[in-house]
Amino acid sequence: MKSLYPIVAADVALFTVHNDSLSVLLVQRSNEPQANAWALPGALLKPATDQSLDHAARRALASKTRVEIPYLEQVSVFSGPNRDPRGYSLGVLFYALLPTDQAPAVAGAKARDVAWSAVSPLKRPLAFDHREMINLATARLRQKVERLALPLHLLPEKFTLFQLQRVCEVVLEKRLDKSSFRRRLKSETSFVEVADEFERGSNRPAQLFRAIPGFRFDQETK
Amino acid sequence: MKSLYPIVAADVALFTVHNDSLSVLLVQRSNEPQANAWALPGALLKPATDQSLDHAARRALASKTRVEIPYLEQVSVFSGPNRDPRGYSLGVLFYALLPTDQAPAVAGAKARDVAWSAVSPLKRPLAFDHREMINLATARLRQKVERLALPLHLLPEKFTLFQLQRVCEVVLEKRLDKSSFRRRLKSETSFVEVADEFERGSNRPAQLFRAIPGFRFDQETK
DNA sequence: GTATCTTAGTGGCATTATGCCACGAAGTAA
DNA sequence: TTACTTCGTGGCATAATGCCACTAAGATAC
Repeated sequence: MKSLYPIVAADVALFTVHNDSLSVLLVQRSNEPQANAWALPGALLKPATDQSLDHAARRALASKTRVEIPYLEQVSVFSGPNRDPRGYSLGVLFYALLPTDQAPAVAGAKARDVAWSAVSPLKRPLAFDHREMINLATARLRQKVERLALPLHLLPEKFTLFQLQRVCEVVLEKRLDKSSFRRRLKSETSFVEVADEFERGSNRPAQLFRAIPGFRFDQETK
Repeated sequence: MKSLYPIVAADVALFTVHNDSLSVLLVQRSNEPQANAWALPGALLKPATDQSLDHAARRALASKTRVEIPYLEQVSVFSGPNRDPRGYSLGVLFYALLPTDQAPAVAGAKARDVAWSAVSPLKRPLAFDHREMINLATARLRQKVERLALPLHLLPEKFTLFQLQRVCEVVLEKRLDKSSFRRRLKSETSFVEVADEFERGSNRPAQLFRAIPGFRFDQETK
């Protein structure tokens, strides 16, 4: 006998850029259904304590990662009677972004049940409809990157323009022109600023930049 | 004592263009809570019969309109313990588009509890967080229109290029250049085609066009 | 130290897209 | 026929973009 009430869960596609490829965090399920299968981190909504679905999404991440809560945005809801064998279910999909330099801390050699997996091609088989979820989240991410500045959330606090460009290229899976890219950045006022520091170590030192504090990409601005 | 399970509803912002302004369909609530207040048409999810949330959204529209099911797309989920006095609730927001020529059939003089209301400015006070919902749905709609072709869903099967331009202008609330607009359309292959018919009645007859069959905007293409 | 290599950063130029405006085309109304 | 309205197209100035070359500044090899 199935419940009259749907199961409600928040599932999160946490992205980062890892070895020049866009990667998503997967966890290996320890409980039924689909024990041992890989899936997106998720959490059931607890009305008693979750202020909103965002909170459930952050809980899902907090239990698997120990890092600062990253950029988080809702993508879509998946629903239906057959997504989950436990009954009618709603899966609210979020995507989140983690700076590259924090990626190793999340899924290292220690935890066997958490792993970064490249998005294209996505090799691992996945539980439920999570493959579809990842595809949708990736598409949404690409859109945003195409249009703007969001990849700042995938970079450390200070970064070079080349790193920024690289991340854009990796996400969009196409090469960008250095000159054009920088022109666009310069015309976009209030977005990045110079950090009065240089990245040394390779050949010519590269100017470091940072996101202008207070700049928000959360809103669907346009 | 509130339920441990959240209430799940689908709410729909049905848009059309009416007297050269973007309008949304509102219904006057007949039941508590907020009886008599105006709100978006909505329906509680019925797991027993709704294949998915889309179905609930279509039900919500079907009960208020008698027209062909229009374009429908999910926008976002609103959640929290205080949105609805009945308890913790999820409101899954959709937006839908109705061709201009069908607008009068939906909300005419007959039904007193259904009305088209201009979006900006939105004068009527609204129940729950529905004003916020409408703002978000409008923003999303504008984005799509800005980027492309979606307004075809707001037009009759056959239409003139000027009608198409008008609808874009109304949605975006800014004037477009006739020449530039047509150039863009021409460069966008596989999108509209001539209909071998003319709109007569005013002065010079205008060429009628139609959407190329099979063209879908549903997907987040880019 | 000098030559060479690598990566950072800038500037020029051709191509393309866009905004702006005017003009011809094809009807209606007196 | 004349005036007027709307449709449709073309020209041009400006802005955005792709492409490529060149200089700047450090690392490395000898």
